[in-house]
Amino acid sequence: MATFSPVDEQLAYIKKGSAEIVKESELRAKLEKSLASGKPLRVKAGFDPTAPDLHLGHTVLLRKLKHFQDLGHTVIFLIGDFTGMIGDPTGRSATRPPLSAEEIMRNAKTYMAQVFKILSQAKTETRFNSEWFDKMKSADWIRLTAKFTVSQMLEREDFHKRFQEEKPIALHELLYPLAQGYDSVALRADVELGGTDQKFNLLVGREMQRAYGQESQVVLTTPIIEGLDGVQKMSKSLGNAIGIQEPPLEVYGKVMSISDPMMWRYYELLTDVQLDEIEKMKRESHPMAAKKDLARRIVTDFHSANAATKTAEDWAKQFQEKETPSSVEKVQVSFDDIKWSASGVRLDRLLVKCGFADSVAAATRTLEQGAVRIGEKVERNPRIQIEQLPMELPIRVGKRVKIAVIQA
RNA sequence: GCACAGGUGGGUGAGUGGUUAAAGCCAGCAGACUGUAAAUCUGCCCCUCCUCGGAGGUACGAAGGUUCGAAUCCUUCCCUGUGCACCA
Repeated sequence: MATFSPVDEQLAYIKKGSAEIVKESELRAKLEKSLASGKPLRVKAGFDPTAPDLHLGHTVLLRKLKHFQDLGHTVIFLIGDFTGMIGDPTGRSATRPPLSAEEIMRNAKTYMAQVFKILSQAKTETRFNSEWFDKMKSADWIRLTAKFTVSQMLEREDFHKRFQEEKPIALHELLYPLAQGYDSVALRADVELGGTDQKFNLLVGREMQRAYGQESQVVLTTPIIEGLDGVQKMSKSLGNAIGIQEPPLEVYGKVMSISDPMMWRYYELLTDVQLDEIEKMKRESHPMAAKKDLARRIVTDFHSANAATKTAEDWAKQFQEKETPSSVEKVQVSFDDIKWSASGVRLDRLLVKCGFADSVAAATRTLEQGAVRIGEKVERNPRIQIEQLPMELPIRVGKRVKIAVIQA
């Protein structure tokens, strides 16, 4: 039988860094009951198997789940393989195309590999919601949909807005919140976590459980962290995300590029630094030093302390001393692809090959603007001479650096 | 099914026969300034080809048509939304 910390202590730990708890009094009651019975709470969080690359935005929630694990409760990592076929419309103007079963499984696997960088796998119950939805008959669906009304559904801001704006809402999209709510019934969840954008769906879970004669789950939302631009929520498709699988130098550099005010928010949501300590840093530390520290912490989380130290050095080399760091990415390029003459190379094509430009036309523009540096020298000409093959060419475009390895 | 309103570049949104690769804004990229921060200023922001100065090709839901010339006019189709469809 597990032993738990006193309820007040647990509550404090849980509340830190969460956006909202519905309802706190119920959570307290559940914690008390669990303490008395020695039975851990069942804490559920659902994931769409659509984005196999986790980024820091996801880790805000995962860190909170981990806190529940630390307290001895059971975390249920629910993969919405069934609901993934519906596609949650949250935050999307268009309905998402459904995924195939194979894609979903593949995504789920990469998902788990990343999630367990934060969560303890041994303490996590991993489930798939196809487990119960595959068994549901048409009649069961009718019973399920009968438990919710159209006007309840339209309370969801996203539906409401689209309805008002006379934008399409596909009927199946309405099923998503219901299905997610039913997950809580099937799992007998005590608590469900989600981002604040999930609030509606999470609350449906409370309704559903009540409708099926269960005690309603407590809903805990975590803040949505803003991306590198500091304005929009972090999301891979917006291109403002820091992926936890990205190379250390990439992660470090991205953290360094966030604005000063954002840095404090990242400290709050992505590190275990206490609030009073953060306040102290705000007053006493140089912003750049504090940011470097933050970058180091985050790299350490997903790589290692050693990697973080090395990355800090590389970063300084690359950006503060304008040198080429040791761990820079090397791109293999065949001479035939970029050949201009016997000893000449088409730089514009090379830039495309290295991923610096989306098209030759774009590469040409980049060159014209003086953004391209070969070694130390700004190069504007799209044709350059090289000595012999193979050769390594350090190329810098704006803040990005890569080494092109030209093969004969 | 009928009627009406719409469908423009990553997003928003102008443009209703002729310098229109298509205004403005946002996002993005680059340069200057910096702490690769913020703010600010400047340039870029469909693709391909080359002798780098140009040349060509695509693009305004789709396909046809009218015209010297169409995102703009006509026809058909597709898509979205709204109304009507009980009282009759």
